[in-house]
Amino acid sequence: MAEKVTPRSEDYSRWYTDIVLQAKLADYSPVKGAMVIRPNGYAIWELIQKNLDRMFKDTGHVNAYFPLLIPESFMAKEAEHVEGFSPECAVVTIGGGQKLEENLYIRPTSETIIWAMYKKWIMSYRDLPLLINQWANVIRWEMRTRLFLRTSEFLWQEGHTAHATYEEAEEETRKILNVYKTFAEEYLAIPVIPGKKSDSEKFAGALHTYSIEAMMQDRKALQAGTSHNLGQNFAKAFDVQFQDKDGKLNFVYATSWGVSTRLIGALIMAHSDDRGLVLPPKMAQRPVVIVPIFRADDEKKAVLEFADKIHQELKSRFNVIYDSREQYKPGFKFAEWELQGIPVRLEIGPKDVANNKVVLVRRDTMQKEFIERNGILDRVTKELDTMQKELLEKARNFRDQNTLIVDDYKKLREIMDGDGGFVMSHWCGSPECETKVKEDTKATIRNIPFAGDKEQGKCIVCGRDSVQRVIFAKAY
RNA sequence: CGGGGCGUAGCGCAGUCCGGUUAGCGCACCUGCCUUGGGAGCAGGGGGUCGGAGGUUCAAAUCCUCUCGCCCCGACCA
Repeated sequence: MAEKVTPRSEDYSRWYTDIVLQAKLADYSPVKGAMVIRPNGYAIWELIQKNLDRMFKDTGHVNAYFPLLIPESFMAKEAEHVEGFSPECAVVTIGGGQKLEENLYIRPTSETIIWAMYKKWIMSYRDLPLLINQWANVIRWEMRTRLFLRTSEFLWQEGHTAHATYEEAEEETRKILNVYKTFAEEYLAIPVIPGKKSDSEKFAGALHTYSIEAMMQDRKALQAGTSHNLGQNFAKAFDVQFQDKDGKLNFVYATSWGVSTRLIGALIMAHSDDRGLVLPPKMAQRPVVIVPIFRADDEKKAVLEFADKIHQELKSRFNVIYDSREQYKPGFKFAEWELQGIPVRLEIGPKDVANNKVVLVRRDTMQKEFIERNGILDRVTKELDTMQKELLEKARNFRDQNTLIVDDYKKLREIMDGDGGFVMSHWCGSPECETKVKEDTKATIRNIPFAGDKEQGKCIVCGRDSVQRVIFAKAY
């Protein structure tokens, strides 16, 4: 614990790693590219699961579980899909000490096994829509890994739905993206931009892909969630047809969508500071810590009695950490809980007992305030609500300040060579222009925002006509 | 695939060039005392097949050969 977090200004990626390790969110595993998610990190994932799951259920989805291992032949059925995923797949070739007759892929995603099953389950339009989600792990072999942001194995949820019409599938794709947006903003306190991916960035096997894009504190973009309209590609590959009201056979329309433990990386990079993790209250399983402070024995008794009552009172509403450990000094405890991102700290010492007050310190602003002991439950509740809102506002302001409208290619290059950020520029839609920007600046088109103004313009690369601006940014 | 570097306690390292008591230091850990409003102090303690195998030698963390693993840069890929 004596080790210090590297300041962001000195080395941003080192800072990120320091926070993950020192806040005990995760640790490196013996297997290269894999990570262990520790209790502090898993607590965040549980809150993501809990809240998103409720939102999925509210929109009519149900959970199921499909197997980890996928027959090689399934993977091969959708051409674009297999081409996109094969290089990053882990494959099981031996089982029970014997070479397998057919290799088994460890799922990089579950479309193929799910559509093989949907073929059995979907007969008629009465079976539609089929709205299934699963919480699972997947493996994608990665060369360069980073804790939470890119690991070979990660946890996620993947929704897979089947619909009777293209329009319905499209509506589902958009609806889920909106669920993601709401979740990111209301819970993670991260503002996001929903939009459509360019063809080069779309999911292997999709008609088109939508994403929500967030800006991190180093001004790089992070894709925080994706939603795909798969059209009839998988239905055709797996021969999933249904009979409509008129008795005619049609291929079903599909969607898939997911968010992963990468969101934890986003959460860290969006709010944390040089002292450590900063958790939005709604993402803190334990939002409050009480640190009693005392010297002599008589003082100790009074302080602990006072603090204990407050603890009991707060416990009725929050999961409170009551840190009465005597082997550590208060300063040490302050630093430790700050590092772990606990949103609100209450310091209770002899002076507070005498004045019937408590010191409240908010993790994000670090401001100390004497608050009345009476009514403390509502006061803490209010402070947590305010903090949740202000974190979102702060992140939004930061993003807006670092989002620039640019019409000059030289300017675009300058920005990407310098501080970076989101650059809103016109794009003609050609892959060539997209590639040129990437080669020149390492920035890519993050997405084509839904909310973008439909304005006439000229492509920033080639000067051809364009109807809308897109987001250029370097990305994780 | 090319170049460079590193494997010694849980972590970070010294010792290796030039072989020689019982392999050491910081942090962490355990026990006790003392402390407590911003990361305390003192005393004591536990913890090591020196990455692995073979060799040279009276004697190897140290020299030689082989081998395994990891990191960085480049190339490749995205």
